[in-house]
Amino acid sequence: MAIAQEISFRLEQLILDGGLAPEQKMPSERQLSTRLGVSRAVIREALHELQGRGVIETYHGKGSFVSQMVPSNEENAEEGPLLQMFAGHPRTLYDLLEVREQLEGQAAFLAATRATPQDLHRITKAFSALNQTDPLTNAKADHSFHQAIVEASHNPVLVHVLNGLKNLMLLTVQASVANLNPREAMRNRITTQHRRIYQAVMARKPEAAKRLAAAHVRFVHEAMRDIERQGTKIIRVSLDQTLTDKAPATPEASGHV
Amino acid sequence: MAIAQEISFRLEQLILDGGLAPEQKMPSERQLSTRLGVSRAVIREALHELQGRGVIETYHGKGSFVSQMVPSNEENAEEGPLLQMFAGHPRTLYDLLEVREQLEGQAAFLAATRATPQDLHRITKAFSALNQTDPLTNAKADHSFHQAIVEASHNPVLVHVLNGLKNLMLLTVQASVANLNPREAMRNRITTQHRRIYQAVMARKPEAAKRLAAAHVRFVHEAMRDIERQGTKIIRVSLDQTLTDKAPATPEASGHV
DNA sequence: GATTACCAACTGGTCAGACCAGTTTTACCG
DNA sequence: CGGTAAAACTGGTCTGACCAGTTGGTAATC
Repeated sequence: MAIAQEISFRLEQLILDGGLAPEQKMPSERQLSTRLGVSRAVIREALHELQGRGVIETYHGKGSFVSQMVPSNEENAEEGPLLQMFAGHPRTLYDLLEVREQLEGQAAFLAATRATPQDLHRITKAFSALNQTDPLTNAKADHSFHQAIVEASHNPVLVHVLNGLKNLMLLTVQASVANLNPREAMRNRITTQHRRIYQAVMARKPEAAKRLAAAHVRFVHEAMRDIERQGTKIIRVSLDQTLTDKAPATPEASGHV
Repeated sequence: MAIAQEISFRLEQLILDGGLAPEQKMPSERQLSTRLGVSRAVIREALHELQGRGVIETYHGKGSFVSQMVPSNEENAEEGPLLQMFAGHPRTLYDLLEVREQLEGQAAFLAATRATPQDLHRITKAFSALNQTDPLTNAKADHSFHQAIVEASHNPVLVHVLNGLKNLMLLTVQASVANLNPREAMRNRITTQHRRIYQAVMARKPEAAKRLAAAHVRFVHEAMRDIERQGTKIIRVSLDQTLTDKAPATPEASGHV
């Protein structure tokens, strides 16, 4: 096989393994050329291959960036009805939490098993950000924390699935924050749960991480159900607000998340 | 826009317009270089882009050939890159099985809990069909059985997620059937596992169903890993073959190489 | 001191020509 | 005529140079 294809394959694998996160800047062509011991022409051919495949995006004078390759695979066809369903049928919220319970647990397990030092750094960063945010941006911080763990799982399928649920997830996370955060007791318990999950992942205790993450989602699930059951209307965040909130996915935006 | 991308675009357009038919040999790089008035490096970059996109295939010493592409890639054009990426990296198969282990377990649990009489009837129908099929159509029957259970979970999110993974799932299910079914011992164990899952769901034993379904996927997972580890190449079904029924007809098949 | 202008050091984009490595054709010789 | 070896293709890689955007720091200016 040609060197260019080997390199494009290796880079792709690196991205799949989480060595290069979405929106992250790739090394410059000259750096890759030196580090991999091949000419720059070969590097450029390999990058063009990834470019044609939609894996990276290249900008003159700036560099190449890993593209966020799962924005919404069934954007208008599949997700529309589902969001509609959610708006009309609150139970979908709980359905989503059911699924999340499984997937987040799985993600935490794998993260504790496979996380690289860079992953742990990213998770730590997200975790500390989680403790220093005002309640307004807390939903994003919460989501970033979970996202960091998911990406550390190094399971592209898992990342893909949870990414596909991103919109709905933001909805529930935001809802949970809006409903649970004001209640001091709830807020502390959730913070504690986050800390324990964080510690379990850092300590590389897969089973504990899985159990804690699943329990965390289940706790939120049951807490919201209880709230609704006792008559207090759950604050539902408007759909548009959450959807139009999405990051532009340009390299410029890579700094603030 | 860069010249290389303009050229790759023009060439692709030319192919789509019928100027270059599938399996036809493209002009040599030096010819293109001269005719288009650009350096050969640019031509090579453009060709690598098309190569990454699966539009052409290149052979050392022979030339580049237009590959047989699906003209109807309009609908799943979005999932293209992801599927491409997944298909090229074998590990994704195991990633998918990891996720399936969770979701199928969850689905079985919920099915055992919530299934209506109609659901049970559908599951029974799929189950009996599973036992009466010839090995060729077994993959579809296998998938139908799992599908029936998933739908009985009455969790739209779960259905949606697994539906989104349908293509990849067909890939793995088909692969598992192709690899495991011929081995008599394996085949019997899998049949037994299916029967136990079926019975657990029918008897409305959620925990048992969950455990059995997860164990079933894990069994397949580990069996395939063992097979691959012991040197036997796993039969991987080509993506095109799975998604469409068209014949591959690669340049290799037409005589050369 | 703050602002502006500019320049140096990045980044990717393109070019030229050379050579290596496979494949196919051609031409020569037995 | 047949076979073989050389020539003429094909793509693959390398080198080094230069062009063209972007960025950040620094010095000249207000």
